Amino acid sequence: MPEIAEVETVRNSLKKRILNKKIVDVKIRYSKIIESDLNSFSKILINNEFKDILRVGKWLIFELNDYYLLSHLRMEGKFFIKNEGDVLEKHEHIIFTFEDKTELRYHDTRKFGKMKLVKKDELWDTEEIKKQGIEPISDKLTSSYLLEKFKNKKVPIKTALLDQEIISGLGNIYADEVLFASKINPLKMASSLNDLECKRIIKTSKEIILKAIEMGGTTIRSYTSSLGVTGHYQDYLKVHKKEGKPCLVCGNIIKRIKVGGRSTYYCEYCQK
DNA sequence: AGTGCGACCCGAACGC
DNA sequence: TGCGTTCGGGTCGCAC
Repeated sequence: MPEIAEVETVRNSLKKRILNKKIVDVKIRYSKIIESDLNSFSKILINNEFKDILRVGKWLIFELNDYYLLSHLRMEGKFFIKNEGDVLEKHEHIIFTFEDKTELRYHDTRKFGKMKLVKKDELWDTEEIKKQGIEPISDKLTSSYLLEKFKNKKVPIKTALLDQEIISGLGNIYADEVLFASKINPLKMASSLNDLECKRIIKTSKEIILKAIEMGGTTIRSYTSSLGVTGHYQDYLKVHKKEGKPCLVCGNIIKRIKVGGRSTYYCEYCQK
Protein backbone atom coordinates (compact mmCIF):
# COMPACT_ATOMS: atom_id res chain seq x y z
CA MET A 1 0.00 0.00 0.00
CA PRO A 2 1.85 2.70 1.43
CA GLU A 3 3.57 4.99 -0.91
CA ILE A 4 4.51 8.51 0.08
CA ALA A 5 0.94 9.83 0.09
CA GLU A 6 -0.35 7.01 2.30
CA VAL A 7 2.54 7.30 4.74
CA GLU A 8 1.99 11.05 4.95
CA THR A 9 -1.69 10.45 5.66
CA VAL A 10 -0.80 8.02 8.44
CA ARG A 11 1.69 10.49 9.88
CA ASN A 12 -0.85 13.30 10.00
CA SER A 13 -3.59 11.15 11.51
CA LEU A 14 -1.32 9.67 14.18
CA LYS A 15 0.12 13.04 15.18
CA LYS A 16 -3.29 14.10 16.42
CA ARG A 17 -3.66 11.03 18.61
CA ILE A 18 -0.47 9.83 20.23
CA LEU A 19 1.93 12.70 20.93
CA ASN A 20 3.18 13.45 24.45
CA LYS A 21 1.51 10.52 26.15
CA LYS A 22 3.60 8.30 28.39
CA ILE A 23 4.09 4.76 27.07
CA VAL A 24 3.50 2.32 29.93
CA ASP A 25 3.69 -1.03 28.13
CA VAL A 26 4.88 -2.56 24.86
CA LYS A 27 3.80 -5.99 23.67
CA ILE A 28 5.61 -7.75 20.85
CA ARG A 29 3.49 -10.56 19.46
CA TYR A 30 5.53 -11.20 16.30
CA SER A 31 9.14 -10.32 16.88
CA LYS A 32 10.52 -10.47 13.32
CA ILE A 33 9.01 -7.03 12.72
CA ILE A 34 11.60 -5.59 15.12
CA GLU A 35 15.06 -5.23 13.68
CA SER A 36 16.85 -3.81 16.70
CA ASP A 37 17.67 -5.66 19.92
CA LEU A 38 14.47 -7.16 21.31
CA ASN A 39 15.28 -6.80 25.00
CA SER A 40 16.14 -3.14 24.80
CA PHE A 41 13.22 -2.39 22.47
CA SER A 42 10.52 -2.44 25.14
CA LYS A 43 12.90 -1.12 27.78
CA ILE A 44 13.66 2.01 25.77
CA LEU A 45 10.04 2.65 24.83
CA ILE A 46 8.47 2.18 28.26
CA ASN A 47 8.29 5.48 30.16
CA ASN A 48 9.19 7.27 26.95
CA GLU A 49 6.77 9.29 24.83
CA PHE A 50 6.34 10.20 21.18
CA LYS A 51 7.29 13.86 20.75
CA ASP A 52 6.70 14.17 17.02
CA ILE A 53 6.36 12.07 13.88
CA LEU A 54 8.53 12.73 10.83
CA ARG A 55 8.73 11.04 7.46
CA VAL A 56 11.55 10.33 5.04
CA GLY A 57 10.37 8.61 1.87
CA LYS A 58 8.18 5.74 3.01
CA TRP A 59 9.76 5.64 6.47
CA LEU A 60 7.73 6.88 9.42
CA ILE A 61 9.99 8.28 12.11
CA PHE A 62 8.59 8.55 15.63
CA GLU A 63 10.62 10.95 17.74
CA LEU A 64 11.20 9.82 21.34
CA ASN A 65 13.34 11.51 23.99
CA ASP A 66 16.71 10.01 23.06
CA TYR A 67 15.77 7.75 20.19
CA TYR A 68 13.82 7.59 16.97
CA LEU A 69 11.54 4.66 16.23
CA LEU A 70 11.68 3.95 12.51
CA SER A 71 8.70 2.16 11.00
CA HIS A 72 8.24 0.92 7.45
CA LEU A 73 4.76 -0.34 6.56
CA ARG A 74 5.91 -2.24 3.45
CA MET A 75 2.85 -3.74 1.76
CA GLU A 76 0.13 -3.88 4.37
CA GLY A 77 1.27 -2.31 7.64
CA LYS A 78 -1.28 -0.13 9.42
CA PHE A 79 -1.61 1.62 12.76
CA PHE A 80 -4.80 1.70 14.78
CA ILE A 81 -5.72 3.48 17.99
CA LYS A 82 -7.73 1.28 20.32
CA ASN A 83 -8.41 0.99 24.03
CA GLU A 84 -6.68 -1.31 26.45
CA GLY A 85 -8.77 -4.46 26.72
CA ASP A 86 -10.25 -4.24 23.21
CA VAL A 87 -10.16 -7.62 21.46
CA LEU A 88 -6.73 -8.30 19.96
CA GLU A 89 -6.96 -8.87 16.23
CA LYS A 90 -5.02 -11.75 14.70
CA HIS A 91 -2.61 -9.46 12.87
CA GLU A 92 -2.01 -6.84 15.54
CA HIS A 93 1.65 -7.58 16.12
CA ILE A 94 3.04 -4.70 18.19
CA ILE A 95 1.03 -2.95 20.89
CA PHE A 96 2.04 0.30 22.58
CA THR A 97 -0.07 1.08 25.65
CA PHE A 98 -0.28 4.68 26.84
CA GLU A 99 -0.88 6.00 30.33
CA ASP A 100 -4.45 7.02 29.42
CA LYS A 101 -5.29 3.37 28.54
CA THR A 102 -5.37 3.99 24.80
CA GLU A 103 -3.19 1.84 22.60
CA LEU A 104 -1.30 2.26 19.36
CA ARG A 105 -1.49 -1.08 17.56
CA TYR A 106 0.62 -2.06 14.58
CA HIS A 107 -1.36 -4.34 12.27
CA ASP A 108 0.30 -6.16 9.38
CA THR A 109 -1.37 -9.06 7.59
CA ARG A 110 1.66 -10.08 5.62
CA LYS A 111 4.23 -9.34 8.34
CA PHE A 112 6.51 -7.55 5.89
CA GLY A 113 6.79 -4.32 7.88
CA LYS A 114 9.84 -3.34 9.89
CA MET A 115 10.57 -1.29 13.01
CA LYS A 116 13.85 -0.33 14.56
CA LEU A 117 15.17 2.05 17.19
CA VAL A 118 18.09 4.32 16.47
CA LYS A 119 19.81 6.81 18.76
CA LYS A 120 18.83 10.37 17.96
CA ASP A 121 22.23 11.50 16.76
CA GLU A 122 22.55 8.45 14.50
CA LEU A 123 19.36 8.92 12.48
CA TRP A 124 21.01 10.42 9.41
CA ASP A 125 23.73 7.79 9.49
CA THR A 126 21.35 4.82 9.39
CA GLU A 127 21.46 3.03 6.07
CA GLU A 128 17.71 3.03 5.58
CA ILE A 129 17.50 6.79 5.84
CA LYS A 130 20.82 7.74 4.31
CA LYS A 131 20.20 5.97 1.04
CA GLN A 132 16.82 7.60 0.38
CA GLY A 133 16.88 9.70 -2.76
CA ILE A 134 15.08 13.01 -3.32
CA GLU A 135 11.33 13.17 -2.81
CA PRO A 136 9.04 14.17 -5.68
CA ILE A 137 7.72 17.10 -3.66
CA SER A 138 11.19 18.51 -3.01
CA ASP A 139 12.56 21.46 -4.98
CA LYS A 140 15.85 19.58 -5.09
CA LEU A 141 14.42 17.14 -7.62
CA THR A 142 15.76 18.60 -10.86
CA SER A 143 16.14 17.20 -14.35
CA SER A 144 19.94 17.41 -14.11
CA TYR A 145 19.77 15.23 -10.98
CA LEU A 146 17.55 12.68 -12.73
CA LEU A 147 19.62 12.65 -15.92
CA GLU A 148 22.72 11.96 -13.86
CA LYS A 149 21.04 9.14 -11.90
CA PHE A 150 19.47 7.59 -14.99
CA LYS A 151 22.61 7.88 -17.10
CA ASN A 152 23.97 4.42 -16.31
CA LYS A 153 20.73 2.70 -15.39
CA LYS A 154 20.16 -0.25 -17.68
CA VAL A 155 16.65 -0.86 -16.43
CA PRO A 156 13.23 0.24 -17.70
CA ILE A 157 12.15 3.68 -16.47
CA LYS A 158 9.32 2.01 -14.51
CA THR A 159 11.90 0.08 -12.49
CA ALA A 160 14.04 3.19 -12.02
CA LEU A 161 11.07 5.13 -10.64
CA LEU A 162 10.62 2.45 -7.98
CA ASP A 163 14.28 2.75 -6.94
CA GLN A 164 14.07 4.62 -3.63
CA GLU A 165 17.70 5.70 -3.92
CA ILE A 166 16.81 7.87 -6.91
CA ILE A 167 13.33 9.20 -6.16
CA SER A 168 12.18 8.49 -2.65
CA GLY A 169 8.57 7.59 -1.98
CA LEU A 170 7.11 6.50 -5.30
CA GLY A 171 5.55 3.04 -5.43
CA ASN A 172 3.88 0.86 -8.01
CA ILE A 173 0.61 2.80 -8.28
CA TYR A 174 2.00 6.29 -8.64
CA ALA A 175 4.89 5.15 -10.86
CA ASP A 176 2.28 3.96 -13.40
CA GLU A 177 0.33 7.19 -13.04
CA VAL A 178 3.43 9.37 -13.41
CA LEU A 179 4.52 7.57 -16.58
CA PHE A 180 1.06 7.87 -18.08
CA ALA A 181 0.86 11.58 -17.27
CA SER A 182 4.38 12.03 -18.66
CA LYS A 183 3.53 10.06 -21.82
CA ILE A 184 6.53 7.78 -21.38
CA ASN A 185 6.52 4.06 -22.12
CA PRO A 186 7.28 2.12 -18.92
CA LEU A 187 9.66 -0.19 -20.83
CA LYS A 188 11.82 2.64 -22.15
CA MET A 189 15.35 2.38 -20.78
CA ALA A 190 16.01 4.90 -18.03
CA SER A 191 19.33 5.79 -19.64
CA SER A 192 17.59 6.90 -22.83
CA LEU A 193 15.43 9.61 -21.23
CA ASN A 194 16.10 13.18 -22.29
CA ASP A 195 15.88 16.43 -20.37
CA LEU A 196 12.31 17.11 -21.45
CA GLU A 197 11.13 13.67 -20.33
CA CYS A 198 12.81 14.10 -16.94
CA LYS A 199 11.11 17.47 -16.57
CA ARG A 200 7.76 15.87 -17.32
CA ILE A 201 8.38 13.17 -14.72
CA ILE A 202 9.21 15.82 -12.12
CA LYS A 203 6.21 17.97 -12.91
CA THR A 204 3.68 15.14 -12.99
CA SER A 205 5.04 13.34 -9.95
CA LYS A 206 4.72 16.52 -7.89
CA GLU A 207 1.16 17.06 -9.08
CA ILE A 208 0.13 13.45 -8.53
CA ILE A 209 1.69 13.09 -5.09
CA LEU A 210 0.33 16.42 -3.83
CA LYS A 211 -3.14 15.56 -5.07
CA ALA A 212 -2.90 12.08 -3.54
CA ILE A 213 -1.86 13.51 -0.18
CA GLU A 214 -4.76 15.94 -0.38
CA MET A 215 -7.12 13.01 -1.02
CA GLY A 216 -5.71 10.96 1.85
CA GLY A 217 -3.94 8.43 -0.33
CA THR A 218 -5.33 5.56 -2.33
CA THR A 219 -7.63 2.79 -1.13
CA ILE A 220 -7.48 -0.32 -3.28
CA ARG A 221 -9.11 -3.59 -2.38
CA SER A 222 -9.40 -3.83 1.36
CA TYR A 223 -6.60 -1.45 2.09
CA THR A 224 -7.56 1.48 4.24
CA SER A 225 -4.79 3.43 5.85
CA SER A 226 -4.31 3.55 9.56
CA LEU A 227 -7.16 4.39 11.87
CA GLY A 228 -9.52 3.15 9.19
CA VAL A 229 -8.93 6.30 7.15
CA THR A 230 -10.13 5.69 3.62
CA GLY A 231 -8.19 7.49 0.93
CA HIS A 232 -9.91 8.71 -2.19
CA TYR A 233 -7.15 9.05 -4.75
CA GLN A 234 -8.28 5.80 -6.38
CA ASP A 235 -11.04 7.89 -7.96
CA TYR A 236 -8.32 9.77 -9.83
CA LEU A 237 -6.24 6.83 -11.07
CA LYS A 238 -6.03 6.86 -14.84
CA VAL A 239 -4.17 3.62 -15.65
CA HIS A 240 -3.31 1.62 -12.54
CA LYS A 241 -5.68 -1.35 -12.18
CA LYS A 242 -7.47 -0.22 -15.37
CA GLU A 243 -6.55 -3.17 -17.57
CA GLY A 244 -9.06 -3.60 -20.40
CA LYS A 245 -10.64 -0.19 -19.86
CA PRO A 246 -10.42 2.59 -22.42
CA CYS A 247 -7.67 5.18 -22.04
CA LEU A 248 -9.22 8.45 -20.87
CA VAL A 249 -7.14 10.36 -23.39
CA CYS A 250 -7.31 8.29 -26.60
CA GLY A 251 -9.79 5.49 -25.95
CA ASN A 252 -7.26 2.75 -26.60
CA ILE A 253 -7.44 -0.25 -24.27
CA ILE A 254 -5.17 -0.04 -21.20
CA LYS A 255 -2.66 -2.89 -21.13
CA ARG A 256 -1.15 -4.76 -18.24
CA ILE A 257 2.39 -6.13 -18.48
CA LYS A 258 5.11 -7.17 -16.04
CA VAL A 259 8.09 -4.86 -15.65
CA GLY A 260 10.76 -5.93 -13.21
CA GLY A 261 8.30 -8.41 -11.78
CA ARG A 262 5.73 -5.73 -11.01
CA SER A 263 2.30 -5.31 -12.60
CA THR A 264 2.45 -2.31 -14.89
CA TYR A 265 -0.52 -0.61 -16.53
CA TYR A 266 -0.16 1.71 -19.49
CA CYS A 267 -1.60 2.96 -22.76
CA GLU A 268 0.39 1.72 -25.75
CA TYR A 269 -0.82 4.61 -27.88
CA CYS A 270 -0.22 7.53 -25.47
CA GLN A 271 3.01 6.17 -24.01
CA LYS A 272 5.38 5.59 -26.91
C1' DA B 1 29.06 -2.67 -9.15
C1' DG B 2 24.86 -3.44 -11.45
C1' DT B 3 20.97 -6.39 -12.62
C1' DG B 4 17.47 -10.13 -12.10
C1' DC B 5 14.87 -12.97 -9.43
C1' DG B 6 13.28 -15.64 -5.47
C1' DA B 7 12.09 -14.96 -0.66
C1' DC B 8 9.56 -12.99 3.01
C1' DC B 9 4.04 -13.75 4.47
C1' DC B 10 -0.98 -14.07 4.14
C1' DG B 11 -5.61 -13.58 2.39
C1' DA B 12 -8.40 -12.37 -1.47
C1' DA B 13 -9.46 -13.13 -6.10
C1' DC B 14 -9.56 -16.04 -9.82
C1' DG B 15 -10.08 -20.42 -12.62
C1' DC B 16 -12.00 -24.71 -13.06
C1' DT C 1 -19.91 -24.65 -3.58
C1' DG C 2 -15.25 -26.23 -3.24
C1' DC C 3 -10.50 -26.46 -4.06
C1' DG C 4 -6.13 -25.33 -5.99
C1' DT C 5 -3.52 -21.49 -7.97
C1' DT C 6 -2.10 -16.88 -8.59
C1' DC C 7 -1.23 -12.43 -7.19
C1' DG C 8 0.33 -8.29 -4.66
C1' DG C 9 0.46 -0.59 -3.14
C1' DG C 10 7.82 -3.25 -0.98
C1' DT C 11 12.37 -4.37 -0.24
C1' DC C 12 16.29 -7.46 0.65
C1' DG C 13 19.73 -11.00 -0.32
C1' DC C 14 21.87 -13.89 -3.30
C1' DA C 15 23.63 -15.49 -7.79
C1' DC C 16 25.46 -14.11 -11.93
